[in-house]
Amino acid sequence: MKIPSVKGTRDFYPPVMAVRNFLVDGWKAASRRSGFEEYDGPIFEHLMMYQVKSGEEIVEQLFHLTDRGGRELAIRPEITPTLARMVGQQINSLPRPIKWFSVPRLCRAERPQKGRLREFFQWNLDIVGVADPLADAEVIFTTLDYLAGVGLGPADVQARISSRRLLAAYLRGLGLDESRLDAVYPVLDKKPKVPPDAFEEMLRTCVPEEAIAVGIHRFMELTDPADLAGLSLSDGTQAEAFEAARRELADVMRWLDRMGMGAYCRFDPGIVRGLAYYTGVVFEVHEATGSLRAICGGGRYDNLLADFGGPAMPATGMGMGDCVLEILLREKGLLADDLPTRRLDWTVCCLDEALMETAVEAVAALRRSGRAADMAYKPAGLGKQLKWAAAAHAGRVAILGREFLEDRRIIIKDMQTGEQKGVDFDRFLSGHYDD
RNA sequence: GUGGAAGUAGCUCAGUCGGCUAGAGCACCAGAUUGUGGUUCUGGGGGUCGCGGGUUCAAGUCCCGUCUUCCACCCCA
Repeated sequence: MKIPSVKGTRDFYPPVMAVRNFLVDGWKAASRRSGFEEYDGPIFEHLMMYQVKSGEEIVEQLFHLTDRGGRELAIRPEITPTLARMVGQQINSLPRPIKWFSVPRLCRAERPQKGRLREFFQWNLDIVGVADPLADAEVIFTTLDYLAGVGLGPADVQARISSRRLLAAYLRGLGLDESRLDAVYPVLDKKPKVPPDAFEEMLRTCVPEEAIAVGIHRFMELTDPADLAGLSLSDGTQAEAFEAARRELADVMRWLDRMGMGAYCRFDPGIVRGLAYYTGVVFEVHEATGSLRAICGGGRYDNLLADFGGPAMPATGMGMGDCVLEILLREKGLLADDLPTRRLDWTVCCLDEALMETAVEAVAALRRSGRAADMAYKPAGLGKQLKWAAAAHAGRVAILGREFLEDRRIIIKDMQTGEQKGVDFDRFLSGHYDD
C-alpha cells in the first residue's frame, strides 16, 4: 500500500534541502553578526499555552493531541510563547540583555496556499529586557541586514514601520474608548488590503462617530512621521502619550538611518498587525510591488511575559517564514537552482580492482584528517569517475592506476585548474595531502 | 471553513469522435569508452492513467463521489 505525504508538508530531497539550508544558514549568520544567541524549545507544548492569549479560532488551527496520561498537547504554531516561558523560568539568572534567535519548525492546521504551508520554518529574533527604541531598531536592522545580504535592495523590499502605542494614544485622544481599540485594530489592518470603499464601510460600521472616523482617516493618510507633530489632540493626557510614542517611533527611524538602512524604511500608519499582541513599534517587510503577503512581521510586545505568568518585562521581536521568502528570492533570480548538495574536498578514482584496498585506505585517511572524501564502490573508467567527481563538486581527485602499479605513485588532479601531478603514495598517506 | 481549476512514468507533458500492446522529452541505469570532466550515439528499467463507483460491447477519454495539489476567499500568531 502506497502511503501519500501529508497535506501541506514538503519532502526535502537533497536539492530542496540545499535551498532550505541556504535560507537557514543565512538567517543564522545574520543573527550572529548582530550578537544574537541561538535557542530552541520542544516541538510540542501544553495546549493551554496557546489558549492563554489566543482565541477559539486560533486554537482550531493547532495540531493538538492527547498523550497517554491525558495531557492536552499541541504542536507549536509559533515559538514566542515558548520563549516567554523559557525566559520567565530563569529570568533572574539570565545575563541581560537577552538577545536570542531561533529557527523553529512550526505547524499550523490551515488550508495550504501560495506562501503558506502547514509545516514551515520561521526565523525568530527577540530582545528581552530592553525598553529602549534602539532594541527595536536592532531587530529591524538585523532583518534588513539579512535581506540585503541575499541581494534584496531598497527597490525590492521595504520595511513599513508604525507604532501601536502611537495609534492607541491617538484613537483615545479622538475620544474612542479603550475597550473599543481591539475592535478597531483589525479594521485598520485591512486598509491596504481592501478597496477604499470597502474599508470605508468597515470603518463606519466599527466607528459610527463622524469626527472620530475623520480623525482616523487623517492619521492613516500620513506618510511622513514629521507630520505626526501636526496632529493635535484636545485630551491632554493622551496628547502626552501620543507625543511620547511619536518620539519613540522617530528614535527607531533615526537609529535605522544611522545604521545605514534608511533607504529600506518608511513610516506606514497602515501597519497595525492583526491581534492585540503588540504594544509599541510594529513593522512588516513587504516586497516592493506588494504582490506577495508580508515577508516578515514584528514589533514590541511588552506585556507578553507577564501574560504568561512571568515578570513584567519589555520585549521586541520579529518572525520571518521560509515560504514567502523562497518565492520572492526565486522571482528575483536570487536563488541558484543548482546549489550543491554536497561538497567534497577529494574523490579517489580507483582504476584497477587490485587497488581497491589501497583506494579505501586513502579515502579513510583523508576522512580521518578532516577532509571530505569519497570514492566509487567499484573500479570504473576514469572518464566516468571524473564526471562523478565534477558532479560532486570535488576540489581534487586522487587517481590510482598504472603509476601506482609501477612505482607507488598516484596522480593528483586539481578539478578547478585541470592541473595534475604525480606524488608518492606513502608520502601522501603520511599526511602530505596538500603539498 | 467557502469557491474555482487540475491530477497520465521520478519531473514537464502529448494522447483526436470512447476503439490496436498508453507515448515523447528530461532524469536515472548500462554500454559504445581498458586512463582524463556537464558532448554524442545505442540500449534498458520504470505506469493499478490519483482512488472508488457508474454508463458502455469497449473508459486515460463520459458521469458521480472521494483524496491530493494549485489559485482565490476566511484567517494570519
